[in-house]
Amino acid sequence: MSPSTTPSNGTTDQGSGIPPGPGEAALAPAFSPLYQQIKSLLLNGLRLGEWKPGELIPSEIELATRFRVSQGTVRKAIDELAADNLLIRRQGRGTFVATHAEHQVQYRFLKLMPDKGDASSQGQAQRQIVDCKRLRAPADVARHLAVRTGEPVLRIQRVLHFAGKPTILEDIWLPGAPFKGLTTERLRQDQGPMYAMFEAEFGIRMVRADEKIRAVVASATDSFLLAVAVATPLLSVERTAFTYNDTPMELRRGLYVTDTHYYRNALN
Amino acid sequence: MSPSTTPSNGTTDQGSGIPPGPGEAALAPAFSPLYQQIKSLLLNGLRLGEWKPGELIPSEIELATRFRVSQGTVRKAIDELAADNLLIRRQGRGTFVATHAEHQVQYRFLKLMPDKGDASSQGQAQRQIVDCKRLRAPADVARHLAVRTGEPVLRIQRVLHFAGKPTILEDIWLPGAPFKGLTTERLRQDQGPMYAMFEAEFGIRMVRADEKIRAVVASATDSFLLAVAVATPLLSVERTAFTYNDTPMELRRGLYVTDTHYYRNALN
DNA sequence: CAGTGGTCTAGACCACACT
DNA sequence: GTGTGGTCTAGACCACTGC
Repeated sequence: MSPSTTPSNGTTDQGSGIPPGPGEAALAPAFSPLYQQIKSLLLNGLRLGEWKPGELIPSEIELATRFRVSQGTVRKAIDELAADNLLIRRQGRGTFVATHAEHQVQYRFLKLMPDKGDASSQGQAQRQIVDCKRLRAPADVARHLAVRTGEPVLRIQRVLHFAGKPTILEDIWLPGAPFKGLTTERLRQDQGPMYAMFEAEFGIRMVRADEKIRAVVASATDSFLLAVAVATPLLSVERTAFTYNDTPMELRRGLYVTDTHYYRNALN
Repeated sequence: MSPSTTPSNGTTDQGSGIPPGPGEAALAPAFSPLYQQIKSLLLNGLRLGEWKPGELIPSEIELATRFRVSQGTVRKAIDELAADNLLIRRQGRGTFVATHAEHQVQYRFLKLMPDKGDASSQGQAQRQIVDCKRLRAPADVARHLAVRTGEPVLRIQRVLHFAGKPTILEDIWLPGAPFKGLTTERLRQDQGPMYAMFEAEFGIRMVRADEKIRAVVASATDSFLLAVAVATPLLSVERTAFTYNDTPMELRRGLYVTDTHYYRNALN
């Protein structure tokens, strides 16, 4: 974060004693509320890794003096970032960059719940890596990952077991460049959630995701890997996960067995 | 809304000149922030129908003087209600009670999207009422609707067609008492969304819903009504919809054909 | 024009966590 | 105690809407 950038309103100031300095390029969009500009500045700091996942960001008061705005304005910016799960506020301690690690919430985006009990009752999932290789991006994968067709990508195929029962078959596609150095060995030795490893090893934090869900029937290989009958109905979940700048960083195609689990969704 | 109730903090006042009046029962939970108490009071007004869907609620300034708090406190309460889609703020006009009517958003909770184009491009859905009768609640339905087994309930079965193609088969269960007077005729003559009719005719507004999603295969009757082959994979969507007090008011079991549509979900 | 919500400030005190 | 975020107030001005 460059503290040299002072937010400029573009319009007249609103009672604040901030004379817009000369030569202020509109890094943040002009004519937008001050707190939105602050939000953009904070977002830049997050994106550029000035504050890493799990770290403490400066206090509201410090940010207020740094940006030459009131504490209330900084507060509103942080409030919105916290609402987007990018920051976490802890009364008495400070504001932290959200992280996939530490949290006992094992799977950030997984909405599959067991019919009996809750997510914690079934304990840790078992991971079984089926395959992991580098290859050239097919056209459809390339489109989702915003890379060119034929660019190097990583493809990981794995099965997740809950309570000993194979439940999810996943095909994970990652862009090759940001994940340079990710090997099958690294994957196999890993214990925690994959997204936590992405943060720790590659500095890539997944912030948001879109899912497209369909019903399909199990193919021969699907049914073998998931230990179900051929033509068993499965939930097809195609997820695109994004980093800070709405940059797609992962395409994950999952097949969920839904006889003892269900996909839970809350509508508001 | 009874303006007679003044919110009480329970703890000492925080610089506000509000002397807690005598005989203030803790309608809102004690020891909670003022704005939360205001939120509860507003919620009561919504639940009791003081302001009906689509109507204008009093201005922030009026509510502030009525509740003897500052405008900022009312603002924070309204902000949260607006974030929950219970109120809609319109700059220069006022704050309105959210409604399923007017909005061109035809289906409040339906997340099914066509593969090509967006929701608006496929035009209006065609509704085909298959069946509608009153009967005694089976145990599982009764549990979802928070009524006793055997209580009178309504069951509506219908098919939704998009672009002429049967796509959704729905089984809708409603508690009998609140929906007294709902007939097959009334359903058939209705043009707009069902939830809009619930508001207008019965004063019941759906505020929130939970869905459980699974993959299933079409039964003989399913495949007939949806014009697909037997054993076609279908998305099973079980939705429980709630009114203001987290009171369940509808159980909707849907089967979605997902060869030309998909269920869209955004994860944050 | 008046009235509404939207933004911004300045200052106060409370609740909480760490030392 | 010190420092953090959380709440609350009072007053100012801006932006939008409709008369």
